[in-house]
Amino acid sequence: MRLPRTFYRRGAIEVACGLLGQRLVHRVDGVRLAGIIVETEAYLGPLDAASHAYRGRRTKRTEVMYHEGGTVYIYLNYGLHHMLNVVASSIDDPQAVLIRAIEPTEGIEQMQLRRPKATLLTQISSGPGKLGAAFAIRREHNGIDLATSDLLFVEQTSSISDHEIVTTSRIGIDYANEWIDKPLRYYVRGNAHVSVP
DNA sequence: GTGTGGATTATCT
DNA sequence: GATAATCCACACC
Repeated sequence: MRLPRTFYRRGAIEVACGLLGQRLVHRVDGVRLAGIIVETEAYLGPLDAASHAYRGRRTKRTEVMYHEGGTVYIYLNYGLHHMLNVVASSIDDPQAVLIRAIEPTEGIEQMQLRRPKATLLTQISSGPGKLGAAFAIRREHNGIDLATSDLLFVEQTSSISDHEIVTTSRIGIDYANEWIDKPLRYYVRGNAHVSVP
């Protein structure tokens, strides 16, 4: 069963924790690529110095962050990596969740073709850039609605209980001043597909 | 119109 | 630990 709109219409922290353990599915060329989300980060919007929507910044790039919860926000990082984000909350409240790592479950052979450098299963999608490559995420997916799309969506599996969630500060946001150390990164305890345990 | 730098990864020492 | 790869949105003129 697909996660409903109401799942996404919550704060980024709840959506980030709630996405752990759920299954991301991308249909590409008739093949189903899927895996369990095991690492996320919450970006809280205008007040969050690490967020692209900091101070209410609204540009061509950040526009979809202001859309309905469940919208996909893709951006290109370092000129090479497609980062997959899920918009949280509702219209005009630009909160988002970065999907940082996934444990592959379906279409693994297809993923390996897209990740030739990965020799271990745990290297295929253990990081936001790796995941973008393995799941064939591209900028054209920007703006897709996870709550209605048949190409890209999240299926409900069992939830991860709170004591299995590890909370740390976010990665790669050294510019974010007092927001650097906020505990907004979440991952499944003991999971081998997490980017930085 | 131009210059800058990043929510990263892989490979090198 | 250091560095290259590689792009375009953004800021500023």
